[in-house]
Amino acid sequence: MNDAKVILKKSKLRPTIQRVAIVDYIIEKHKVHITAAKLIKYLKNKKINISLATIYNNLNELADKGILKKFYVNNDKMWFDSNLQDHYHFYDSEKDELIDINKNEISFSKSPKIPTGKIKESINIIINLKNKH
Amino acid sequence: MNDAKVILKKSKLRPTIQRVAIVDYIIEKHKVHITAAKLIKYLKNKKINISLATIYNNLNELADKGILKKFYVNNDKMWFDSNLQDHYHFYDSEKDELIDINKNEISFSKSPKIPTGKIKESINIIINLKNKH
DNA sequence: TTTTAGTTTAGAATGATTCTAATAATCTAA
DNA sequence: TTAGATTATTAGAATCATTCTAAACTAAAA
Repeated sequence: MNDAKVILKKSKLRPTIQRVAIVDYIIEKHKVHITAAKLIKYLKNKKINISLATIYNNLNELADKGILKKFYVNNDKMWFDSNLQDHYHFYDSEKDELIDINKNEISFSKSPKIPTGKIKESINIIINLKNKH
Repeated sequence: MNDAKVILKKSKLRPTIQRVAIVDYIIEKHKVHITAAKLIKYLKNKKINISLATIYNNLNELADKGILKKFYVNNDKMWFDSNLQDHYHFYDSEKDELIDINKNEISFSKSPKIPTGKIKESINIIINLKNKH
């Protein structure tokens, strides 16, 4: 049984052709930033038949199971990240591409007071890049 | 000439009824986080006739002129901010509401190295909140 | 005024994502 | 190993925020 199937089994997701292909991709690329559009393009190239609906269904399921992290960047597009560690991102709008910033590359000497009655759920930091010229 | 008209004149935007109403709102609320949907609801309440297209046209124009700052939060919705100073946000998903974090409430003791050939354009920091319970 | 340039608008178009409900694949229990 | 139950996939429709279009309108300039 290949790694993808093991991962899927652990999450109680049936190892369909489509799911295995997606998880194989995640494993192969190691740490990768995924967009529905980028993923379907890649899979079509590999001659794997899959519909957009299935791409979304599965990326969302994998996020629910904690295998991917889901978030949005400045624009209106959903991103999924296979790097599960706490980290932040550069966003290169030129290439529509994210670059990881490890947690240890940023440190805070002062953090804001959380409003009363609330707790912190997550922190998104995105540093938008443009070309030097 | 009221303040709204002065502001519009400075930006070479004609003081139409709709624009003056929007800028009046921004002035009156002082520092405010604006969404197209929230704004049209407010204006309809005040019996000011305005179409959604005009809301978007004008919010985008005001952002272009530097009177508002435009950005996206985690979901797929556009926000406009009348606080022009460098600052960050808490996002209260319960209320779909932003809360300012002044720049001096956060400080970095370590910042990540910007990728070669690029420069920093802007930094978005959003701290997502959930209810304590 | 009359002209010109800028604005508003309803409704259509767009694009990312989700939903629907029919079909297909996988799993489980005997 | 197979019937029945459960879960997945899919095409295409629906949704929702935003932008576009092109016609009607308004303000400013001449």
